[in-house]
Amino acid sequence: MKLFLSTYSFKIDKKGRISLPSTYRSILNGKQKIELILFKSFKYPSIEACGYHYIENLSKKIDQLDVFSDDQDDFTTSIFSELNPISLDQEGRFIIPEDLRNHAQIQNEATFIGKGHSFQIWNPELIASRKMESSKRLTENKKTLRSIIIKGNDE
Amino acid sequence: MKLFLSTYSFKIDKKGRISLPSTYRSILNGKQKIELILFKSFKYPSIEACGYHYIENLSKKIDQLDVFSDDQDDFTTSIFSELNPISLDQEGRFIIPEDLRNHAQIQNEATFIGKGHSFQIWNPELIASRKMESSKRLTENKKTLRSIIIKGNDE
DNA sequence: TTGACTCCCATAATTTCCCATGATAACCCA
DNA sequence: TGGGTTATCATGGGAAATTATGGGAGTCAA
Repeated sequence: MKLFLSTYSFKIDKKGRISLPSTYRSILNGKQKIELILFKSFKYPSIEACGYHYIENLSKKIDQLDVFSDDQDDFTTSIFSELNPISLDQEGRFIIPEDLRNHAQIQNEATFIGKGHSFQIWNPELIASRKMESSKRLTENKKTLRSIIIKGNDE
Repeated sequence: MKLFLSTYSFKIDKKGRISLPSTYRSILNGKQKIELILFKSFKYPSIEACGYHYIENLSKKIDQLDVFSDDQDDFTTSIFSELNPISLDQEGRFIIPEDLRNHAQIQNEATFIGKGHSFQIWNPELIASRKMESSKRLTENKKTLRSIIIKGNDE
């Protein structure tokens, strides 16, 4: 199992700690130490999250861009400097940095949304409307959906 | 044997456990650990089910989309977050998450319906009426069916 | 000292492990 | 072919492990 799936909602305690879903933990601790990366979503009031591995891949892709191109510079400036490496305690909990929490408008509770190779952390109420909007768009684009998902999805 | 076939009805015990049909188990455990994925059917009050590798294929297709496109974002948001990874105990039983159980109106018993590369889980009473409806439609569309079967029956 | 964070322990609920049983199905050998 | 033995399966339940959550105490830096 290597993909972040499903949806989980957990509480944030007085100390600001929240549990990472156990299924996500087992994906991340392929090695010994769990390496979690958080950063602000560009598009939504939410937090993007992934393992260190994901960032490494991203980095490789950026390296393939021209070293002196504006794109490369934009990427390195706007992405890497905004990444927050996070450590978990022994119970698998972590603390969401305050600026990220504000960005996502998260207070007492947060919802984890699996997105395959990464996941997002949302205010529970905000993700509900985002999900509706997303599935509506997908329904409207049924042709695209079908061609991608259904075509040749057998072994 | 690689296809999910036939129909099975099993009980759900006090702890909420239900056996996966043994024939389905032997399809899924190509590897060592059986990885089962459940999600709500879009069309019916039932649960769709498939093996993890089925989802891996899906993931590869989505990976081919532009990482920063709206399509990619919609897919990952409304699809991956709705997929429930399920683990089986050593007797081949699993627990159906509560929201899925509610969606399919399943209480003490459930019926497994083979659908080839995937299968469905139904409330026994609901699938009975659904099957009648389905076979009625098939009879009405016999010509179409025949042309499909005869034309492309190349395995 | 204060505040922020980690380590450690505690707990209730849930899930999994492990063992057991009756029923059916598969196998084997005369 | 028949009849008995052995596997496998669905099901049940007690015990152990895991999970999300809460909080006290220690650590470190400002």
